[in-house]
Amino acid sequence: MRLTIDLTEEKPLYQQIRDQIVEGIAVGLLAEGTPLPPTRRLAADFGINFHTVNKAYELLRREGLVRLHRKRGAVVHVSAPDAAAWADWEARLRILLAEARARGATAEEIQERCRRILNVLMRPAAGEA
Amino acid sequence: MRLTIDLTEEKPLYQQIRDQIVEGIAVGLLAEGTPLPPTRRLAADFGINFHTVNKAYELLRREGLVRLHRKRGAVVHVSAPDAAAWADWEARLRILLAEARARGATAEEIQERCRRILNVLMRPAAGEA
DNA sequence: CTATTGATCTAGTATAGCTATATCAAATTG
DNA sequence: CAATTTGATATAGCTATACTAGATCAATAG
Repeated sequence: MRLTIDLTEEKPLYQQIRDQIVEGIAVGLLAEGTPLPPTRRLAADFGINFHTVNKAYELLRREGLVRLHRKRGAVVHVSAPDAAAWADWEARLRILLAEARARGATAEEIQERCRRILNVLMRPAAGEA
Repeated sequence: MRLTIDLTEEKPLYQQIRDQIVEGIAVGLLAEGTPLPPTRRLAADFGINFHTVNKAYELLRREGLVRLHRKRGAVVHVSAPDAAAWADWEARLRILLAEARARGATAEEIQERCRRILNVLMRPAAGEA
């Protein structure tokens, strides 16, 4: 799977990396057990410090999406969200949806956009890894 | 409308203020034309610096949700999002939905949660201002 | 005119993000 | 066992962001 970073983005580099891996898992490009590149190699590819990649991996570990081993490296390992994780997620979703509502979008229009995005995320993405 | 801040939150204070006002507009507690408290007064109520409230208001102005006048103060004024704003919003939504998908939630389950939150946001909240 | 309110400027502190270097520890591999 | 790979951890320095503090300016409602 192809990973990229954008130094001009306001979004932190470790967050960009984390987000792309999350999307990769969501669409199935990164299946359970798939190894991620070693932090040093990915950092070298990006031309950034390996601590930054480390931070992204550590974040993914805390979120329950990867397992980290010495020598074996980082491996995709999904664990279902607990109640607290769901509550946190819904709080963030609530703010995002409120933003659209506040600016005049109808509930139907918002739901349609959610549906379209989920459709894309559900598309089987085999052979693109 | 009741506004609060939490100093122990990781979320920046100006962002907490902004998010609550966005939600207030979304649910209809803050209708078009409603004046927001003066920055100095709100800051005093919170026990924080008025520059922080100023930052929240300025953010809301940039987002097209309030108009700022001297002496008249900040007033709710909604403007519809343009294409760029929608694209930005969808990008953020995409990451959030991907997060849930990555951790095993089905598209139906995710849509149901979106629907439930929108339901709450649509509930007319008259008389609670 | 006066008082209120946002706009702007300077400045100081604390924290976050990123980099750089170095070392440690586990575990795979030969 | 020994060597190598890989994440884990520690220190330090730099820049940007978040927040505070105090002062001043400018529009404008009354």
